[in-house]
Amino acid sequence: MSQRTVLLCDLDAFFAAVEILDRPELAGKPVIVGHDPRSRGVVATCNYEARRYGVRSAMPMAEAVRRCPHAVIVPPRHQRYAEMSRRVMEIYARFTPLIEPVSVDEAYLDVTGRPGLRVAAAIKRAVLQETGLVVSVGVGPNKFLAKLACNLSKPDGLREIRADQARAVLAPLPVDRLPGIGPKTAARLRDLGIETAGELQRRPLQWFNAVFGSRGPLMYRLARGEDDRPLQPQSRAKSLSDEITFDRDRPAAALLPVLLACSEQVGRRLRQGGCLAHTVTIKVRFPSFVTITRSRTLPYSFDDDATIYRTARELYETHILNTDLPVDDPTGRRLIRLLGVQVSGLVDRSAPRQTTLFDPESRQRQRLHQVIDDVRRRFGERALVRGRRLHGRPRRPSHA
DNA sequence: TCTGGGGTCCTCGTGCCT
DNA sequence: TCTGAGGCACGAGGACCC
Repeated sequence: MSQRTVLLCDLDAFFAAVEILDRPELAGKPVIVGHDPRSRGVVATCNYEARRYGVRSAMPMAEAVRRCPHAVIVPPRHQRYAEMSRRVMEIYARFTPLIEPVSVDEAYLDVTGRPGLRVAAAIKRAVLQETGLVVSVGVGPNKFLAKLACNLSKPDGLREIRADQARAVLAPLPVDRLPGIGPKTAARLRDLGIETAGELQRRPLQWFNAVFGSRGPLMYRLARGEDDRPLQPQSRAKSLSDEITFDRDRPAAALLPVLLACSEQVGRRLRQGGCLAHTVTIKVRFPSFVTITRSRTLPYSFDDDATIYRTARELYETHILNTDLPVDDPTGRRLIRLLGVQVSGLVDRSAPRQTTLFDPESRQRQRLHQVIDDVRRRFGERALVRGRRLHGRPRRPSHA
């Protein structure tokens, strides 16, 4: 197989960069994108000025503000980031049709047959000139090395790791710098006396199989910089979810309106995406941070709010309200920190489908959903509210 | 420090069927 | 009729990523 050339393009401190672009007076100041530090939020992202004070993504906002009290706190504006992301992806598309978007700020590009570094430099220039955003680009013979090159070169990075350099570049790196090795695996490896990728490289395949199970062969090859995973251009989502963490723990018995609101939100996104789902899952996190999920797969596919809510409510009543799970509150009430609804087993609406004898999705119901979705799109989420939701749904803290 | 939200993928246990 | 093995689907949880 001929050598591939893969780029990983990652926009630097993306949310913060967009905010500074829209508010130039923030330039040079530490900027943290996240919600009110008094609520239960974490840092969505921050610029490099804030990082100098030890602020990091996913850090609790309260801690971030302690470390950098003079930082400017900006609430996230996800629609604006999506819009900028689309513009950047359009620029990438001028360089190659083979693009695998990873997230709103990151994408793999296959530019095999062309000089990777030169293409990468041209992409950096185009993105900066046309959007004002800085993108770091890693170049490699595969996704793993492109990603690693990008990580090692940020911010404003441009770096290539060739196949013949891979083992030497990897060797001194702590294992948790390797994409795919998170805190848990890193801790486990440390327990086994493994600190660096070089020490991993000296272990035989059998050792990887024993430690990582079925992921052993993949990890064995990644530790050597070998990776033949193909790019996967634009794949359909496999699940959709909506969840909310409450500012204060709430009694479980009062949360059916929240369950309904999450069900409606998920239903709307299903219909917008032209999808049908098979499985409904509820997610509940208790004050102890213990998180449980309970799911049910239905014998037919659905995209209507009523089916999602009915199933979610049955799961909630069976597994949360009417169980002998321990309660956290001295008054004997069961308290909840987070509640969410997920649908999965998604298929195209146009695909052949199984329906119930009494198909919940009559023409009238479909038409009703179209009208409701349209009104909410034009006049806002709260333009139409079900009677059951008028009491109890908290204002969502996480979306601007 | 006191831990979001939205995803994907993997593992393991369990129940069912043959 | 009972029992155990193996395959499979499903549910639940964990790890990881951005």
